[in-house]
Amino acid sequence: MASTTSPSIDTGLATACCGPLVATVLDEATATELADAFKVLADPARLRLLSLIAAADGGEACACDLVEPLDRSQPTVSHHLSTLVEAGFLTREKRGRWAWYRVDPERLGSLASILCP
Amino acid sequence: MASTTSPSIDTGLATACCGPLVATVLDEATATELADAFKVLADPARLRLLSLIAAADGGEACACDLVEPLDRSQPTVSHHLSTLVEAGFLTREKRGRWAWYRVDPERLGSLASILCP
DNA sequence: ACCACATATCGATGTCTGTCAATGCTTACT
DNA sequence: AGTAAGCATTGACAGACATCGATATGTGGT
Repeated sequence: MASTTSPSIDTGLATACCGPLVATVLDEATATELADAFKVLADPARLRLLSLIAAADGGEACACDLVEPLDRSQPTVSHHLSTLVEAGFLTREKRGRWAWYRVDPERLGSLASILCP
Repeated sequence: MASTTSPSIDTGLATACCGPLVATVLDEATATELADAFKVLADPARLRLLSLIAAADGGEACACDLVEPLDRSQPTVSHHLSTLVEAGFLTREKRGRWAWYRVDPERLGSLASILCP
């Protein structure tokens, strides 16, 4: 019981399109995956990082420019950035001794489509 | 610094429409509000409750019918339901000795619009 | 009035996580 | 080579939270 449509969900989000949360009954495994994704967004520091990077010039930002506006220690910022990258919300590109981050809009969109009616 | 547009945000979500996360830089207070909302969704039990209720006949479900499919104790289910109600994702209506719950689609939509590009 | 049932609340507990200081690693510059 | 800068990793700790058993509250039936 539980699974209605959705043939196979890898990340549980990529193939989903508009309303699986309200259209079908989530099984425990899928719900856990989804919850893990929301858990990454459930932190003010990480939300502000996404916001800072998305609003940055060229859509990308250097880690060195994120520590001060976030008002947290450098290790903490680095930790949050790694969390966001691992969850697929950010991509990291190392250029020289700097690390540049970009937001993955598709990843955000896939999560948004889960909630929309 | 930080606040760009957004004159006043009560719930931090209601007035928002499509992409404030990527369009403006969130200040710490707004980010905390948003994070709190995501925190409520960042739990498999609560996601499944939303799913179960939304998929239920008539769009509403009795608490008594949610304990078993959720595979958690009655106090735990009650606690999660209260959390969802307090966060605005569910509405509770007590009829006799039963409590009936409904999903608030607007609340979900407002959160979704935050993520969409 | 009493009893059975549905739900909410309380107290306790184990686990998870956000944070920082200290340290390590890599890259560029001289 | 040596040095400095940017970033990641480690270890530690405090606070938050999901969960449960026990109990309280409230409602309907007999």
